[in-house]
Amino acid sequence: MPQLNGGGGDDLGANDEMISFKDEGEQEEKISENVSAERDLDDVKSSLVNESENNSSSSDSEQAERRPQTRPDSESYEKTRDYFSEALRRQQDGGFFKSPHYPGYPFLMIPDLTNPYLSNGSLSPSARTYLQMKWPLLDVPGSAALKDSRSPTPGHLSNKVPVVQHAHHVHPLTPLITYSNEHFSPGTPPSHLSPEILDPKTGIPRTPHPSELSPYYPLSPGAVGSIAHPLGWLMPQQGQHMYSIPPGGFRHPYPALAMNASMSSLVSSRFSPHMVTPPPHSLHQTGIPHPAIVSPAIKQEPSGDNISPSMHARKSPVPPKKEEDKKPHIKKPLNAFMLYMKEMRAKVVAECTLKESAAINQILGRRWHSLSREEQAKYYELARKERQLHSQLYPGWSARDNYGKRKKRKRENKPDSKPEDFSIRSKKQCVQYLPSEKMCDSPASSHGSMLDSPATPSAALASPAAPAATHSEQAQPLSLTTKPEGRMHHHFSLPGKASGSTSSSSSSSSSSSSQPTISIPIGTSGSHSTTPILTRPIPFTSLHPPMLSPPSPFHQAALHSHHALFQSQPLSLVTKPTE
DNA sequence: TCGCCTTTGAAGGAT
DNA sequence: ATCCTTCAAAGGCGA
Repeated sequence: MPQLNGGGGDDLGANDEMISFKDEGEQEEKISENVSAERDLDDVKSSLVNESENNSSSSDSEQAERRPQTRPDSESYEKTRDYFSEALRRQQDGGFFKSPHYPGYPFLMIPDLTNPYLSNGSLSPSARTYLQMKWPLLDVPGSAALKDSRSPTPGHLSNKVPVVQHAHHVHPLTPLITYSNEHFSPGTPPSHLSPEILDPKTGIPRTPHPSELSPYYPLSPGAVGSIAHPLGWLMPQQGQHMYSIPPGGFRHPYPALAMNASMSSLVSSRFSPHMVTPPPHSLHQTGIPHPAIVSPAIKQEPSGDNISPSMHARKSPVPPKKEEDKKPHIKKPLNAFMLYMKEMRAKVVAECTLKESAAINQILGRRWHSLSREEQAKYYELARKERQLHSQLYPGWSARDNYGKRKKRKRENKPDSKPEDFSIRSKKQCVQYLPSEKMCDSPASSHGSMLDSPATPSAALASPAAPAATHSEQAQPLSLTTKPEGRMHHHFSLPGKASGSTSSSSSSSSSSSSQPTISIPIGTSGSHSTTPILTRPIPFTSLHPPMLSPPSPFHQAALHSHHALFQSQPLSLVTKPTE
């Protein structure tokens, strides 16, 4: 069943489209690289401003324009891929990054860190592994470390959903980011302390499989610090950072401490650079605080600061009652977009003069949509891993726990806001944050990305293989829409389910009312900001349950059909009648 | 000093 | 099953 087409994403019949997507994605990178942004910026500006106007037409032209540009990037793209394959190859060779061809990415193993906040010892150790994206990604030689090494699909990945690695089109992250629950088993205590590993869920101690341990030893300290980041391409910027890791940290004999790609990815984003060059003891002895943990006292500044709290906590042998009182703030795991934002923000900021996050975020949002499915899939995958890890680290944690912790994030007006408001707001909001001068979104943005994406990350995942948004989709430029109303969520109503979120009352408001430039955010995942409702013939949901694995051929196939359908059936835009 | 703004996605309560 | 709300990051800005 897996190999329906054997071509992975290519088989979906959207090859050309896929290519274009790639180009787009590349282009963006390129943009960042070659700050030939001048032109890009102009394009973007105009595109952003006029997008809505030129919805349909622009897309084509845009593509046409862009294509030439992007071409050159195909090379880089290939390179990135090469990086991956290279990394993979090494891992598979057992060489395990012996030769650091990519100095930029140090090999990282996470030392034994205990999570001070988890009174329940069962989880603690793994918390340490929750590191940030900026950190080098390290992948544990997948199979080796795993209990089920024989299994083609790492059992640990199985979030119920088997990971299917396409023979020919292996998701880049899949192999690299295998993280195993085993490895990061919350219950994995230092071996010297306890030979047993606690089952994250059951809490029942188990004896670590030898294979779980050994794989990490091979890592030579010398190699550390000069290992290519397997996901470097994923982190254009951060990837460049080199983190010198205290040898001691790597010598740590605990498999659970080894950082695999997924972890690193996860890790990378939430740890501040400070963490990168921490004194050895900080890593090894005090442990790495889970980035998601934020001391209540410390507002929630992730950078650097969050380190201390946890570290302190860790130091105190007994995280006693205080912990309870202080109840650490465990942050939500970052979603795909957030991960993307973290990575790209700096880039965008560099390209533009914009500093305001709101504006940057708008751009990022657009870029996000312009990403190829593959690229998005990477982030979805990372996000999935992060969630997975997070859940392992904090089994009892619920997103609800954080409710109300954030200073009144909601503005009251939302509920209060009346339809009338919408118009006003929307007008004002449009482009508000994208001053003409600063608009620097990538022109490429207009392409649709994943219609289904968020709703079905799976879709996104599947996406690589999945048919790119069809022409119609692609053609629809994303608009910098304005959120009609405060935080009204506008969603496409997909027959199946779109992302968890969904259309809302507001949609009507915007559509009908006043959005000066209403563009159809087709392909936007579950975007909140769009007005028009897109109805699709196909229930994505049926295709993808919450995905946990990289695009499986199955999904691909499904998508394929979906794709076909799409092509034949243009999207129908339906504006939800306002109430 | 604090919350808003803005983005997408996920989670979970409410309907 | 769907809808709705909140939060995650981030940093300038306004009150």
